[in-house]
Amino acid sequence: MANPTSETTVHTPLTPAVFHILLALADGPLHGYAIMQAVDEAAGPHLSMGPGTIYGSIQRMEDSGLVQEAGTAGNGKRRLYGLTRVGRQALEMESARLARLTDMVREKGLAPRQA
Amino acid sequence: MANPTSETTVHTPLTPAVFHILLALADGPLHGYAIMQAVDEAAGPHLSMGPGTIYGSIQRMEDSGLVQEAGTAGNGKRRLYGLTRVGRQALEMESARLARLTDMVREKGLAPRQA
DNA sequence: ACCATTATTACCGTTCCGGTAGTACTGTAA
DNA sequence: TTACAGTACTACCGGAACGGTAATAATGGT
Repeated sequence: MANPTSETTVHTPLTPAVFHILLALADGPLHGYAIMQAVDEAAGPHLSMGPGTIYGSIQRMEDSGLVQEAGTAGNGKRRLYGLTRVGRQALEMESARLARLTDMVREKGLAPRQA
Repeated sequence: MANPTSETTVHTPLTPAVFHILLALADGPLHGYAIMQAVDEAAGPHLSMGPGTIYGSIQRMEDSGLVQEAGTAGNGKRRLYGLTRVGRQALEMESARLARLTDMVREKGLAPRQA
């Protein structure tokens, strides 16, 4: 049951899929396929998100107010999605949370190690 | 019993539960209940992990070689779990991955924002 | 004796992910 | 022109992970 006005409480932690989609949209609206490519490049070998993950996640994110349609392109088949204010906030807050976690790891005397 | 030559590929990204458990064990072995408390304190209001999540995750982590039993305490009922070498590596690699992500967010011109 | 805390096990619904398969349209090179 | 690769999305489904609750049992204080 979606809140019609504005969902202000976004439950962190975000799932990796949601985080990467928000990150991909930070530069401006994209359509699904472009998101898939952007995520693939940004995430590298860590994550491979097929259409099922992408479009499923986008749908959930639209339902929860993190993204919204920002017009169409081409023949109207390609729907563009952009960040909402809440989506941008969620990305910023999640980023801060992740930064705190990496700090905690460093404080435990563990050096970040590359794959 | 863990085979030392067996599969040691740990699939990143780690789930929040797994990450927090690894983090809690970085100082030394703990038993389930102590892990629950340590995670609760470290994660703050972001995450609340009940026994279902904790013990289920520990079991999966033992199966995948991230943690191992490190003796018992009390009357033998409390089983201590400690990081394996692989578990420590996983924490370090995941931490590095998270650091890269927060860097990417900063490069997009988004300031980390506190909840 | 009673209750709170410690500590674990068991169960179960929901969500999310990840893969595959299928549709359709477009550009382009043989 | 047709064949093929790439673009773009829809639909479906299984399985892992999560999150909550309840049950069990031992311990320790008042």
